Amino acid sequence: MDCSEKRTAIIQATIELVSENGFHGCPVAMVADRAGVAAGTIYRYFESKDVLIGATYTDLEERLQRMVLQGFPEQGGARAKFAHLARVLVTHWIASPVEFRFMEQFHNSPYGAALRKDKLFGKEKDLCRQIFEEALEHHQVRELPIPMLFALAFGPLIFVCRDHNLGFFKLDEALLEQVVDGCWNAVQR
Amino acid sequence: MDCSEKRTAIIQATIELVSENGFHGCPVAMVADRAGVAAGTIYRYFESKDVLIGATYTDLEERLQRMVLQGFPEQGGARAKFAHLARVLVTHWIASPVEFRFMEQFHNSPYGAALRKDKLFGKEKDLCRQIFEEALEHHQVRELPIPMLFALAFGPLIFVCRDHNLGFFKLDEALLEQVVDGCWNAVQR
DNA sequence: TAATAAAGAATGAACGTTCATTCAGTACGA
DNA sequence: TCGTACTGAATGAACGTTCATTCTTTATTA
Repeated sequence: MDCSEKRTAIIQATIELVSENGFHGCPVAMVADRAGVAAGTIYRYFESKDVLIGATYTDLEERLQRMVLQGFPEQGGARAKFAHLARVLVTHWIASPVEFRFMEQFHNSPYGAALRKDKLFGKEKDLCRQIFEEALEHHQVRELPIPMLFALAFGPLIFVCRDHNLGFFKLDEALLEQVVDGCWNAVQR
Repeated sequence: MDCSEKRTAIIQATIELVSENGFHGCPVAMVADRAGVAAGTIYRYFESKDVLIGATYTDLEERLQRMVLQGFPEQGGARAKFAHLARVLVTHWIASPVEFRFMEQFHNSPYGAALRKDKLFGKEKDLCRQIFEEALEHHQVRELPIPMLFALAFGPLIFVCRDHNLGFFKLDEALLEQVVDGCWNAVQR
């Protein structure tokens, strides 16, 4: 087995266990077990459990980034860009409830706030932020602080994914379009 | 010291510690310390740590319930009811970031899902649910599953409170009205 | 090519720590 | 003196992490 195969297995096990039982319900020993390696082996790939968790998140985020950029409407308006982003996110999170739950847990942990702050105010221009800055310039959305536009536009998406994954309703194409539409109505000028 | 005074102190300490450090960062010993009682005493009031956490949540929810009912526009339309609810919730969560963080942590734990399911589908008619059922009847909102209306209308509120409490922006009267307005636009027919 | 040595990866038992919970003992009012 | 409320040290289970050892692969020599 290749080196990176083991790394991948460990990360996958982490995603699954965290999503099933939360951070507290995924002891290193259990991760090792599910990944098919010994406990000690994990420390050959990751300095500590914290580092493992962080690396797992980064892995997922990069995958998402790549998916979003595929077919991204560079030439379209802010609304088209938001709709694309929303569709990709929701579709993926519904296809991979396990990844969704991991990311949710992560965002709701001490790591989460720091990361969000960076996304909102950091130097590197985040894709989501660009969309709303463009929309603000063209007076397409209410004049509100960027984080507030985020809340109005993305807040519901997270909830919708969660409730779908919990089986509270079944999200289909039509419903998704309604949600995206509703989200945009919330920020629209 | 009265019996219930001790109980109150324990619950208050739990709220503070969970909100500061999350569930994992509030050992019983620390709760006891902050509440000014011995560790063992906690077990005279609560069967286990889990029960303590649950009771703390119930306490907070009851307080909220009471605040919401005060000045509730029984006679008003769905929109007025939603606006009242939203204002009370946001105002309170901004005044008590500690309580807000506790509830957030709670909802994002194993307890959370069960509780939400009960609110959405349980026998006892939840206040939020009533509002949307009324609005659906009068064709004031899009024809979507109730949980989806929840997501669109309440999702952003949570995010706004969180970001305000993190200092990402300062929510004032005017901004709050904009948010409430935006949320309603999202569900509006 | 076969035999041997060296390097690197992987193992899992063991360690020290932390935590929820218990319980023998204390304080105090009736 | 009995009963109740409280205390905090003791307990044992669970956890993250370490490390002496074993296994696997690669390099070297004859």
